[in-house]
Amino acid sequence: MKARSGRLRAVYRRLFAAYGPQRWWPGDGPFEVMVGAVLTQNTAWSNVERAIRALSEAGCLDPRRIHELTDQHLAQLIRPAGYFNVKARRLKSFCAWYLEQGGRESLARLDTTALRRGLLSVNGVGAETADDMLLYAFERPVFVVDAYTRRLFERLGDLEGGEGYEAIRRLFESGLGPDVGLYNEYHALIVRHAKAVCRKRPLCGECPLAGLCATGGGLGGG
DNA sequence: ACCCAGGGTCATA
DNA sequence: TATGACCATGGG
Repeated sequence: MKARSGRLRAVYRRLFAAYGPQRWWPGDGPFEVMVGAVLTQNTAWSNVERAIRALSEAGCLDPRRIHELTDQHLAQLIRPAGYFNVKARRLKSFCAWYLEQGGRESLARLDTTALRRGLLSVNGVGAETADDMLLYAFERPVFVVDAYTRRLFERLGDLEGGEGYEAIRRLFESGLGPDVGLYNEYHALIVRHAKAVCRKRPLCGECPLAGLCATGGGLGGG
């Protein structure tokens, strides 16, 4: 995957030059990162911030407190994040598992494969949410693949379109080599870039990826 | 009024 | 394995 490596690094350099360091994950501390990872599922981050603020002001930004809340009360607190009934259940099942595993110290002793399996066993924690937690809360070298990543690299010509989550993740991880700091910034920059480009006219002249399309002389889109 | 957002689960074929 | 329905708020 050496040919990939060059392209993946070239895209990264362009994004970093255009947007600078993103300082992810926004928020405070590993547990808040994990809560945010669940709350942000298919949801704008601005809405997640309100929900986290409400949890914080209620003194409930804590696994035991969340676990003790009723579904209704928790749903009320996280209401601005959308899907509040679903996410209340997900947060509670996650906290139940988290406490049962002995908390962060205990989980941090697991190797990445075992930790990932554990996270994925929680109802409501899928591949991307688990990888958000692994990278941004546990600082493991796991590349997070989201809808923006797919869209961007399909437009750049590096993805055909039908690849599964794991295939894309392996592509990045084998192409870049294990590097927590790089993965952290790369995913954040992809999200940052997605917010910057016009969805209806992805090939705008100001695109920092102009000229990087793999299949021809075209412009790299958003 | 419409589209979208830092997904995941479950039922169905 | 692969679709589709469903979840729900807030901003553009």
